[in-house]
Amino acid sequence: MTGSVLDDRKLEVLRAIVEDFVSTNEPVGSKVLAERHGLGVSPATVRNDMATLEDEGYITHPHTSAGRIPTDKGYRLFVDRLSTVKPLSSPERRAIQSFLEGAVDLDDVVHRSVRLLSQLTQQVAVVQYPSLSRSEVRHLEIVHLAPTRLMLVLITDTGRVEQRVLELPAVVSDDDVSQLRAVFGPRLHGRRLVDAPGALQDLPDAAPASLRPVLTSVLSVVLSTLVERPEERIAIGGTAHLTRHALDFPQTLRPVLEALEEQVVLLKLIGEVNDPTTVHVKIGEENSVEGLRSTSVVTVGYGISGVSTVGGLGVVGPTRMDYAGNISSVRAVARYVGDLLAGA
Amino acid sequence: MTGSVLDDRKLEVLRAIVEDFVSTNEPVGSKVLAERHGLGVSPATVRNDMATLEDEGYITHPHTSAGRIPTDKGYRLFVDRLSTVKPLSSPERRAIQSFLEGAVDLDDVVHRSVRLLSQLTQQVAVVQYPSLSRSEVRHLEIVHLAPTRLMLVLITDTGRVEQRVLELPAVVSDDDVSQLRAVFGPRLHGRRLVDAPGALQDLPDAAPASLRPVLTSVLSVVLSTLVERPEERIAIGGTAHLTRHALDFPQTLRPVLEALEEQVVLLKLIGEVNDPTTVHVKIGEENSVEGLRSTSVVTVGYGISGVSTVGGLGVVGPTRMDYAGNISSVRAVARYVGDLLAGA
DNA sequence: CTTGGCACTCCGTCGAGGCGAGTGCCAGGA
DNA sequence: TCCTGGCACTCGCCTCGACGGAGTGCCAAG
Repeated sequence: MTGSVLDDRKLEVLRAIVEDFVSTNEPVGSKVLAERHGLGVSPATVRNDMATLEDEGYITHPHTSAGRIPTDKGYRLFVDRLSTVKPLSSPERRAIQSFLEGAVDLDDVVHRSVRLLSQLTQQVAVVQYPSLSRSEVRHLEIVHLAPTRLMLVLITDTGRVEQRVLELPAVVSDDDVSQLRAVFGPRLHGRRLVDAPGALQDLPDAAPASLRPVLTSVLSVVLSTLVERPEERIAIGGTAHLTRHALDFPQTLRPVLEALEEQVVLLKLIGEVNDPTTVHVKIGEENSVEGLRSTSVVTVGYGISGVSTVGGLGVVGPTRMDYAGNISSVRAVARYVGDLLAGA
Repeated sequence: MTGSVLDDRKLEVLRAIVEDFVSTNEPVGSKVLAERHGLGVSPATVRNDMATLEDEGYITHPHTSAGRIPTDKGYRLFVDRLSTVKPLSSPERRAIQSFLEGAVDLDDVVHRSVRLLSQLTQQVAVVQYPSLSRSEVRHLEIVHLAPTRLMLVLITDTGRVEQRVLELPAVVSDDDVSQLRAVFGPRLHGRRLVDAPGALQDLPDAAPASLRPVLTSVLSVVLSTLVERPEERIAIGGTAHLTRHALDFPQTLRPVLEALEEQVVLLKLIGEVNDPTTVHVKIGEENSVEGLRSTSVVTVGYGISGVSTVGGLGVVGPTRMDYAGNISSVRAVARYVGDLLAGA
């Protein structure tokens, strides 16, 4: 009937092992397994199943006379096929919503999200700021600081405000600056920064000749500093939770802390998704980041009204984590953050 | 000759104990002490001195048959009277300077400082952004985003750029905004934000009557959001170093990590200085922050050209730390950061 | 005040032994 | 073919006692 070596009961055994081990942090043996999880079979039968599961690489045991623990592969199967969604309670949902809605600006939204996520999951939380390049321009202000110095202030629909000061090769007048505003503004408004090059490419031709030198100069700065090098930021919190799981980390938690301090690593972590709308789980050795091979990472993209993705967020914890719960929390927070940004 | 119970040799013994224990992390006994540090006396004599030091509370021993370790009080005496300045080598100084000078903007300066400090000291480093309220205003730009919405962009002499969006009760014209710029600009330019209330208090009277309603409204927002609630930021780095000293922390390093995640706590830590120009050291129980009672904190203020203090920075580590070295590093980095901001 | 001697304390380690949890295998039964 | 009870076996963990060593405190002599 099965075709596979893993029939339904063996899968059930695997699920029981994962759930037990996650909650107790102790290798689980055949006896308690048969008793506590209404499997309806004897410990001996469970043992046979466990032997198969071990042959297939889903579980292992630390030493001969200890119970079994899941391997990365076992967790993988569990996450893909066995874990049932654990919906948040409605008080929880309300709490999330009201906590996030108290935020006064973007920084506050991000910080609250990190805090919230780390408290919900009891893990390390990571939240990326809305990506500059994938947000839409709501307003671009050009401020004339000094004869040869301009400041660009960019405001996006996600609430990010970014500024760059730039030095010009020649003196410009206030009048020039007004004209600059007039030509840049309409072309960028409502556009995403990644689309800016296309929207701006005809600018030098369309503009009055007198403005052309300063315009090309500003244009090149805009493209190079705002478009090519958009500053991607990350907030992190709840590292203290790592210490509670100290036993779960083979040597020390040092490499983990080190990895978490690297912005680049975190961005890689969060950006590494093919389909940003679903929750992604990287388990143990699946992680491309060296220092996080002993952890699992749960990430998801968030975006405005569910269509475009402007950032990502997630949690990092021991492979022995409550996947169902964390996936729910991550997904829920992502949705609320997305909604919040859309309404802002 | 002494008057005090602590003659010179006893102090020398204390110094030797501190230095030995800091470098080896093992309780130090009378024998190695007498041998390795040219004290010129026998172990028995050293033992008598140690007994005195213990009576006075400067050292203690974990158990009967172990060597001595310094108490917080012992470290305090060491720091105040015994530690000799350990000047940085000139290659070190050059390295610091060139590393910091590579910074492209204020964020970069702060992040590089944190990195640098944590690498130099091998401890957790904390750097406060230049305080908004104590920096001088270089430029205040008022941007007319929408009929009833303005954005204030504040640029300080320390390179900080801060913006606030504010909603007005009534519609304002572009012309009104120009006038606002004209009245605010001159009054704030070159002033510190703490001095702003004084500089602005005669504004309503001095301004043309037509502008008065909107002006008072803007004024109150400026004062309340920029002056009373200046956002104070902090950067932190090198938490991974804590794990190396894991043995130094009584229970776990959890409370330490927790404390370090609290911005408020860190600000308190750094702000808690009477005289900001000298390096301050808080040892163990001296710390007012609960979670940091097992650590020592070395802080100093930094400022423009040495006159005004605009922020603070420091390191957090186990009480068993290289005080001399860390004090030097902290002081050096603070000076370079100050110089850099002054020149920016 | 310093010094050598000496008894004492107490930690850390090491090995032996007992306990218990858990396994693997086998033979019998549905 | 699959499940089940029984049973011998393995191996980690805990305890206990012995031992060695580091370091102290005290004392009497210089």
